[in-house]
Amino acid sequence: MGRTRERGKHQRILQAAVKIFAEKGFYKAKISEIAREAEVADGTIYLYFKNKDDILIQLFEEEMDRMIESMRGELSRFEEPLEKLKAFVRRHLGVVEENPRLAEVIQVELRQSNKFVKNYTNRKFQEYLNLVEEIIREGQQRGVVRPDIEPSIAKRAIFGALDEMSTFWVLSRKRSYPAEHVARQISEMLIRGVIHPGPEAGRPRVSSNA
Amino acid sequence: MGRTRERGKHQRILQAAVKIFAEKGFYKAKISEIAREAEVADGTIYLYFKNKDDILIQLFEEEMDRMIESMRGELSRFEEPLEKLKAFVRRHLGVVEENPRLAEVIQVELRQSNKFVKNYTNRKFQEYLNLVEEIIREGQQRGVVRPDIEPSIAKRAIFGALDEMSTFWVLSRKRSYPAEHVARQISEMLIRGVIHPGPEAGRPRVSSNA
Amino acid sequence: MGRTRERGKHQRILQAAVKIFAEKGFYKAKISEIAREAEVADGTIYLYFKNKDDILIQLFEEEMDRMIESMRGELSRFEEPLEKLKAFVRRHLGVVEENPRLAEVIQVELRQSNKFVKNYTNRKFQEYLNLVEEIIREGQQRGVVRPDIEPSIAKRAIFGALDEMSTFWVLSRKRSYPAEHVARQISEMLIRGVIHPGPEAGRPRVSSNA
Amino acid sequence: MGRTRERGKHQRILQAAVKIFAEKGFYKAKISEIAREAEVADGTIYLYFKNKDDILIQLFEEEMDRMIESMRGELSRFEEPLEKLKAFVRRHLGVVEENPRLAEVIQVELRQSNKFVKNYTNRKFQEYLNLVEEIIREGQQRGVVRPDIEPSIAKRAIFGALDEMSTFWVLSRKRSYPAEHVARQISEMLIRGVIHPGPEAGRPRVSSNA
DNA sequence: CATGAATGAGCATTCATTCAT
DNA sequence: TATGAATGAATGCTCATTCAT
Repeated sequence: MGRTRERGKHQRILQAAVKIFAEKGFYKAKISEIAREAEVADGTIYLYFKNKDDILIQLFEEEMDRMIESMRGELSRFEEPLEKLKAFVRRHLGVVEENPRLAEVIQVELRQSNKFVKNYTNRKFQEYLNLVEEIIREGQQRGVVRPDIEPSIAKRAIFGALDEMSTFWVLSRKRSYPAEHVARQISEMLIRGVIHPGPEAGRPRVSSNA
Repeated sequence: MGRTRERGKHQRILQAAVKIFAEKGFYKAKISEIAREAEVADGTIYLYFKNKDDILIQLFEEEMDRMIESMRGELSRFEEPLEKLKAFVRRHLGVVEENPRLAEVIQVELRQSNKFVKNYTNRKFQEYLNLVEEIIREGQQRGVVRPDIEPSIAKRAIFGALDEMSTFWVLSRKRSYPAEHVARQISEMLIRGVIHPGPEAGRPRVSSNA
Repeated sequence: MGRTRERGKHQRILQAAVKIFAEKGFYKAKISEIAREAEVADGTIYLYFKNKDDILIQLFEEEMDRMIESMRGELSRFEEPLEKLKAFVRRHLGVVEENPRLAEVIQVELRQSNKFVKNYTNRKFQEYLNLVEEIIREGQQRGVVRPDIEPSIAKRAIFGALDEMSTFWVLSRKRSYPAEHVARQISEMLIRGVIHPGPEAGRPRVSSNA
Repeated sequence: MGRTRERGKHQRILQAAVKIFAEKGFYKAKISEIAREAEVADGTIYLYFKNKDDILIQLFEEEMDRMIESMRGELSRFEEPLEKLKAFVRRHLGVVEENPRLAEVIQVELRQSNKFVKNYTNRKFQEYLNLVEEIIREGQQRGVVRPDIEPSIAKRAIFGALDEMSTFWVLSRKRSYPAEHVARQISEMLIRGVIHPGPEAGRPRVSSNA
């Protein structure tokens, strides 16, 4: 009855929650359903989670941690800020494509977090957003991003564009275009919107595969 | 007990619903609270709305109709597609700024619509989005928008950028930047991302106040 | 659906509660059982009572009010403090005999009130007890009750003697002796314990039917 | 892991139970709390007690045994029935004063025993009460207690008087009067209520310190 | 049309008890 | 003996909806 079993149960419950939340939405999801899906007793859930809200919170925090870490790894592969931005877009949409249910829960359900969990300030989400902000700032320092762009506005605009696309995918459950194509389109738009029209003629320097 | 009075009740209930939904969220909002706010009896609500879901639906549809109409009027003032795009951004953010509670309900609560109202396909929202799609297409026809941009992707990216900004405003309840400033920033980014780098030198033709 | 009906439901619920509480005890009594007994829906109970505790409280307060009023009426029929004391004993035991279930709830369940209803100080019960205290004081003023008796101790001793007898009846459900006989016995004991052995020879003046 | 240790656990659990039952009441007391207080595992409790009810029963029986034995010892020190009665009163109130939590559990919680433990007839309590009955009978045989007093009624009246006083102490947690003073007052009242007003002048022979 | 008292299905959470270790 | 993780039955209370007036 040791640590290993606990971890296993904790994870099984979270996975079950993702599935049920994605199917029914947070409010219509029943604890007993999650329990059944996780193959544990109802009461067992309360050994690992304070209450129903807590399941959603923990779910979000764990997944965001994973996402942030994975994204950091990806971004570190690139030197150029604009390449980083492309990578961010590609990766974000890639994750959504591979894990649509998780994406759904995070997008749709967590919008409600401010409502049902008073005082839950969404640090993980901020952290994720700030990855974009940093890219923009770095781009400005290097002179490849227009200096008149407000990074804190840009990060939201960029994230919003990606997220809306994801929402569409997730809710419509039809992928009109492959993720890669969408990623390229959005990268182009966003990068063009952001690049610095320097005195040199060379722009658009956005690499041809972007 | 004539037409006006009846209409009045319908409206009063919708207004009350906006307030309560914005405060508590759809699921935590109680019909009795809405009734009290609207100064009608609980049962009266069911003379005007099929059920609780229907309040949200009607609310959304009426407001979107209003929004679409008003947006159409605004857009008709401009000839140039890129000016229209700027106008769209300006107006959208302006409405959110003026009517944050309504914006909150529409953004946050309606994301759940697919969940709780099976088979509710969001035509009004599509219609609104298509205003952007039309602008993009028109821009492509006139050669001011890059032809390789997928209008159905662009409309979502553009709307997403705006909506994320609104969500931030609405949930954080602090307006770090005035709407106008944000509108200008986002317009710039989006338009630059979309304009056609034609052979003529004239670009960026984005007018200086954009 | 007017006032009358409401009163009726309120009363029906209280009567049902007396029955169920007496049968099962407060904690084992289920709201749904009380509702069934009262022939109302579960939810209806919450239109009249804040929660389960509140049923017990209201039950107690209403019955004590009735008891206090009825006892006041009875006591006013007598002039002599010792006669009043006898009347108190007779009436108390009489009520218990006539209404054993109610007596059971009040005795057994209300002992727990201090536990489960924080800050519920039992004013009604105090008021009832004070009827005895007043009799004792009056007796002392008139010189028929020994002056060295502490009225606030005597009231508890007297009430305790009666209450233990009631508890016995109530819990054993067998009436080894008729109430009247017990009342006479207890009256005698209590009154003899309390009367003033004045210089006049005439005592015990306890009337022969006591 | 010998006998002593085992006994120790049994005792530790009972002591913990007294504490928790007194604080929360039987129904609100949790096994896990008792276990924590006793510094044993939850499951361990079930090695010593059949179930939660059984803890209360065993608690009651052990304590009543102790009380009865101790009371027998005390009573044997006196020859005179009326002195025995005074001793009973004194000792009973003394125990309550010294061990209020235990008194609370026994008084308040055990009233419910008939409810929650079907078929639990309270032999120990009967035995304790019968100590009083014997005193009364003996007094009647010796001619110091009025012969028209029903011993089985008197025992309850006397116990009731003591118990109500205890309940008051225990629930109010304030000791308006010291136990000794109360004991003297109650002894006087009860004894006067019970003594035989024989033809010989010498009574009330209640000794002056009573 | 309007009311609001009444309904009763629905559900998160608790906690006594078990049992594999 | 001792443990404590796991169980799952049990229930107070809420609130959308109805319908007699």
